Amino acid sequence: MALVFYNTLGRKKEAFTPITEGKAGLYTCGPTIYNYAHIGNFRAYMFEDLLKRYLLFKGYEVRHIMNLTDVEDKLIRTCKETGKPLSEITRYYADAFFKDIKTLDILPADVYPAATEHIHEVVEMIKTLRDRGHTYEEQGSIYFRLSTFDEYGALSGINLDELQAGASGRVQADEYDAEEARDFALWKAWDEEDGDVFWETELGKGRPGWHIECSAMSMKYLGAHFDIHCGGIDNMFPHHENEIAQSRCCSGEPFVNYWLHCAHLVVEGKKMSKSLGNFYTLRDLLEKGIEPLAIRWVLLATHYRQPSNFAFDALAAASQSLRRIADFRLRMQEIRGEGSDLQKECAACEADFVRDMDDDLNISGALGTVFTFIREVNRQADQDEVGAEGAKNALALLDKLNAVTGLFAGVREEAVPEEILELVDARQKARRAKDFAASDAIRDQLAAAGWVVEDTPDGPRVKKL
RNA sequence: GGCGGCAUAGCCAAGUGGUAAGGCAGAGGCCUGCAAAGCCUUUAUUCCCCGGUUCGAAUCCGGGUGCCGCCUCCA
Repeated sequence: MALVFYNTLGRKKEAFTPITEGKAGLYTCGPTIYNYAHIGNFRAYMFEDLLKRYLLFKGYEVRHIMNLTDVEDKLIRTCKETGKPLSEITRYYADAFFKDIKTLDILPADVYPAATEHIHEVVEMIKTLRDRGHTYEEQGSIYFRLSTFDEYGALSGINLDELQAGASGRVQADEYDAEEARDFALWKAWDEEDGDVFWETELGKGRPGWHIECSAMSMKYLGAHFDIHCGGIDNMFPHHENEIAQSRCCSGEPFVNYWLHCAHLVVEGKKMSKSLGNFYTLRDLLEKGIEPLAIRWVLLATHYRQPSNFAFDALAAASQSLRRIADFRLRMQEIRGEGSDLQKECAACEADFVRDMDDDLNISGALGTVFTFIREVNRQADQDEVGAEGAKNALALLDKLNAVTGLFAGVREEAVPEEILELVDARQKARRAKDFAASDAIRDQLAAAGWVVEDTPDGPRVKKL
């Protein structure tokens, strides 16, 4: 059984073979910290989290680098608009980003290099590219000359001759100083718009272009040649294509072996946009009372190359699914005595889970195997066939697979308040006295207080609603 | 204009040539004092539409339709 990834470079599934046995170098394009990240951004980070967790599950030693873009046009605009220094804005939104990924239980990267802390590396890289004849200078800015790199377009499949400059409408082609609109900036000369955002370097007064930071920082932390590079599909062109050009021309070595891109997310079937009112940051959703784990579920549960529909119905369904898993865990914790050890069922579930995940991280299939397992074990438990050992094994399996999904931990057991326990006792007394009107009234009272009582053969079980 | 992706039940979503996973919601049943939880049954003769290839197609090919993405700094 081999782990297989769909490599954008080549557009086909390939067995994952790391450069160094047992290790995986992973670079994921991080946020531009000029605003709160939105759920579309988090879909990408969630996919990368799943990838990383699965690599760890498979026993790889993962070195994960995620950059923080902390100098860039939008940031400079924000500085101007707010009158605040760049560092104040980026520090604020970097903090918000770290808080958000913690809320979503996304494992932190090993290093979060920021562009502004790697100006030296960027400058050195540009100098190398210049020495090797890949650049030209125009009005103080330095551009990469694409015509010096034959392989350009291999990742995205784009044919440069057919590109329509400025077709996206975002930028006027004639605003570019580059000789050809397709050439991109490595170093941008300072102009008045930049205010006090600049660095005095051997290349002159200015700031780095966007693409170069990823090349410079991935090289510093992972080496010139590493295993996996991820990002959203929109980064494929031009960002990743440009990274390849810079890195290959600078080092002369291969760059990245596996390129993985995740598809976009739509909200309620529509493109997320502020004008449609369906643009959500994580905190927007939390304010609506949606639990973080349900958000994690919805962001994770669709295969990463599939467009994902972020729907409120799906969030509700995810909450129910989480509750089902939590109830199952609770039930397993209560099982005592002799019975099946569930060895066979656990082994089958894990094998199926791994089979699906090995196939380019088929998380939907993998989740399905876990539910199939839960149903089977519940069925056996209904027959009183599961022993304490089996229950323990089932919980251990969920814990093991939870390392991959982060969805199976169950709810934290909350201490039940004294007054709730007293009500439960009173209800039991009423039930024993067959005073069901009274016991049902107490049950309603408990429900109003946010607690559910379930009668089991071993007595009442109280759960937070 | 160029390039790419997607379309599977009420909703979310697997499945890429062998006869439609799973979750949520709904219906019926078992259990229960009644519930809840759980289990069982049920819910797509069919996978956007029209052709074609094949013994066999949701899967491959051709043509439509719809949605989405990229085309110089958006995950």
